[in-house]
Amino acid sequence: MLFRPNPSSGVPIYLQLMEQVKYAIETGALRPGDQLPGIRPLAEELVINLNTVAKAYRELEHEGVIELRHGSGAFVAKHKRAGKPAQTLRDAQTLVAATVKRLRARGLSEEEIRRLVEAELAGYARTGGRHG
Amino acid sequence: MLFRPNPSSGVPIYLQLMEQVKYAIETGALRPGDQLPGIRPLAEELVINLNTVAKAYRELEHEGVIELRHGSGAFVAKHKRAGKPAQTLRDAQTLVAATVKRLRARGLSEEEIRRLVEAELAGYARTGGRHG
DNA sequence: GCTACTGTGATATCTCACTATCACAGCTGG
DNA sequence: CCAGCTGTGATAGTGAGATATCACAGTAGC
Repeated sequence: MLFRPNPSSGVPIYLQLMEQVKYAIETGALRPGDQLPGIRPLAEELVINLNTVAKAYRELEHEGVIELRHGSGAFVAKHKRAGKPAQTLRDAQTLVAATVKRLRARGLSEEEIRRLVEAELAGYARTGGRHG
Repeated sequence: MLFRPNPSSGVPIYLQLMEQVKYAIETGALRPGDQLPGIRPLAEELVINLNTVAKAYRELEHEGVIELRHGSGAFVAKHKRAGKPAQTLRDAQTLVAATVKRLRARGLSEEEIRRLVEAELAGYARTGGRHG
């Protein structure tokens, strides 16, 4: 269990935290009923403010991803997760891992990789049709 | 030549614009000496403020990516670009395009794809060792 | 009940991204 | 020269994200 939001990525820290928690749950690293780190300890570990973690947790609860029990802590919700099966996510993770590895082997930086993905998601590269 | 920053992605618009310009240059869509859209026309087309485009251009010039000629316009710098050869970027683009296509075929949303990539870049998935 | 943990709530302050306007300055073509 | 394009600069206001601090409230264990 290790969360690592990147303060200089432009994306708000609390959003990154939310996504990382979701990611951990979807890939099975966190299972329904599991307890999440406390707000204060986590904030200290990540060297960010207590309020920022609290905001992320609150939003996650609002989305039904986790459950907050006052006085006890934060726990992964027991939602049936009608979404993708865990295996799909794991397959996707493997695929992405392989691609990123190959990109890195070609010497591409994180920023360049991000840019490529963003461009592709934006439907950018489609102008060329077959991309070279 | 079409730039499309996403105002609701969390990433600052001017940063997205910068990256898209860089991307266009690195992939060859924009070549050294080419003129970029004027600040005002582009701002109007993207429905964003003039200052936002100006900031992106200014930063790009500061990075040596483009050249601003007062009264004439913005042009792609003639930098020798000691970085990656265009072919490397094009190969990478093809690879990313294929991966994204496969992920989409599996039903993954843009957000999920982004999360997977970010997690991988963060060195996240390595806990599992070989990713499945 | 006290203590130590948990989450909750409110306030004030700072910074940054974005917007809206205004004015100024360099280039180009009639 | 002048009109119309270009980039430049300054100002002010709004909103969001993050911080620092404070106080309050529920839970568990002694």
